[in-house]
Amino acid sequence: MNTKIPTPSLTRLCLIYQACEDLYLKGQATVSSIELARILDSSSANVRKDINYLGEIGNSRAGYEVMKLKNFIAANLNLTQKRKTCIVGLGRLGSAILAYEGRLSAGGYRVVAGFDASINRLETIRATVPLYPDYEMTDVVRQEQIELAIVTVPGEAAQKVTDQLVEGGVKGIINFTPVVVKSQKAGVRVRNIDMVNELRVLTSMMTTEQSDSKMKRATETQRHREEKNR
Amino acid sequence: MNTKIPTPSLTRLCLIYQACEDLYLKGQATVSSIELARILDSSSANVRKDINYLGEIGNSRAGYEVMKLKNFIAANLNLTQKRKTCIVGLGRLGSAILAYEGRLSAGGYRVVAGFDASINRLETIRATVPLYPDYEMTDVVRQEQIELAIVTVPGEAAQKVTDQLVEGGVKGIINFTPVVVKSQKAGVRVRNIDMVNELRVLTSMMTTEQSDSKMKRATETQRHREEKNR
DNA sequence: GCGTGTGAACTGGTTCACAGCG
DNA sequence: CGCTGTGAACCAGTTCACACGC
Repeated sequence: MNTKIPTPSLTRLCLIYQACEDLYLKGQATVSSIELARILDSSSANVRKDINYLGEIGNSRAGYEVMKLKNFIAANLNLTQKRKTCIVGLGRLGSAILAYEGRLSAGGYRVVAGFDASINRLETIRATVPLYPDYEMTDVVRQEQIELAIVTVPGEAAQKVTDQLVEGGVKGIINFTPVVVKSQKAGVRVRNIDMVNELRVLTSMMTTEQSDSKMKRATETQRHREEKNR
Repeated sequence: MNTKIPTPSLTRLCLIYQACEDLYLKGQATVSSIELARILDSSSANVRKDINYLGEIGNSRAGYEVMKLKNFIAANLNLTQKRKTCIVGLGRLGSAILAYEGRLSAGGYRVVAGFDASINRLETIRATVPLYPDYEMTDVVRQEQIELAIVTVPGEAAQKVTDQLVEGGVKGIINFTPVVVKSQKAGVRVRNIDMVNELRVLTSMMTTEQSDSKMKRATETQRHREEKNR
């Protein structure tokens, strides 16, 4: 089924997955592509295409069954089992994320280790997850079979840390550092998120007055259909 | 000059801007598109195209002058003046970012306000920037002419907060909430970043074995040229 | 009628390949 | 030569528009 799903679709599918969870908690049993589009701030055609990458599921006239859709996405995107995760760098940001542990866990990610270069810091932080000095990183990752890592070290250390993680067998990394890191080993996925850069992109977009994506829009017929349901 | 620069290019240009800063600090005077590509984990053609959206600048044979390029990008993307920024929601994550103030400032963003719904919390946090209760948000934003906001409130509050910010005149928002928020007013840019969703995307990418973007590659000649310079 | 599934048309970005210049 | 600037070719993702099913 999954002969290459485009990344933007993958991102939206994960968002849809979350939306299903929320809708389910609200007691809603069924949802249309139009409603999902509204939640994701996307288009209904887009939503339908995305879902169809995974195969057929919908029930015409009534839309998608919330629970069925959620499970369907989870099954196809391998979101069913809890994945082991670690946090590297326990400064302000890292600690905050560590404290976030609950939400990560609810989302299907168990934080099983924290790492930092400063032994001192390791001793002062009290956490529910075990903390280790950075030089044990590769070993612990390998031993515990940790699949994901969240990196919040200073920029200078980012690439080194990445290498150690990859060496230990990590398969996905979120890097909050201003340095773009790369994994030698193919197949390891990295997502770089730097706040300053995000702010700059935002700044350039807002000042350079890019034609707003909401301006280029559907034809009359389409627009009416979508608007009506608001 | 800037008749619509694609968003991915904008993102890379900001990264290049940062790279220039770093290179400058290292004392490097000149940089080639190939080297930049390596830093950004991108392709040289891409880098050249991006830079050319802004107009011509390069100095054949020797590459780009680091400082000139940096200023060139700053001028075109309006990265020259310091922008006022605020942080909404001062829980663990918000406070961590508040403490990050130094890096934001170094990057050209002055944090001039923090907001939270809990008066209690406002009183316990000690910060160098003024803190306000959330109901003053719209007013303060308008008064101070704050252009950017970083939102770290609980998901339920995200859309409401966004509306208040937009009402006050904010032009760009980074939303760390699991809820995708939308601005009614056109022209306001929103960047949604949710950690759990990022982890899910990563998970689906790594397990679903998407053909790695590094696999589909340049022709022989091209590859050789790029590799040689490593 | 309402809403999914889907080819076909289109738009946007990336990569190629090479001319031109120091 | 080495490296930029750039049309042209290519590939990817989005939007359109409509057929088909409940």
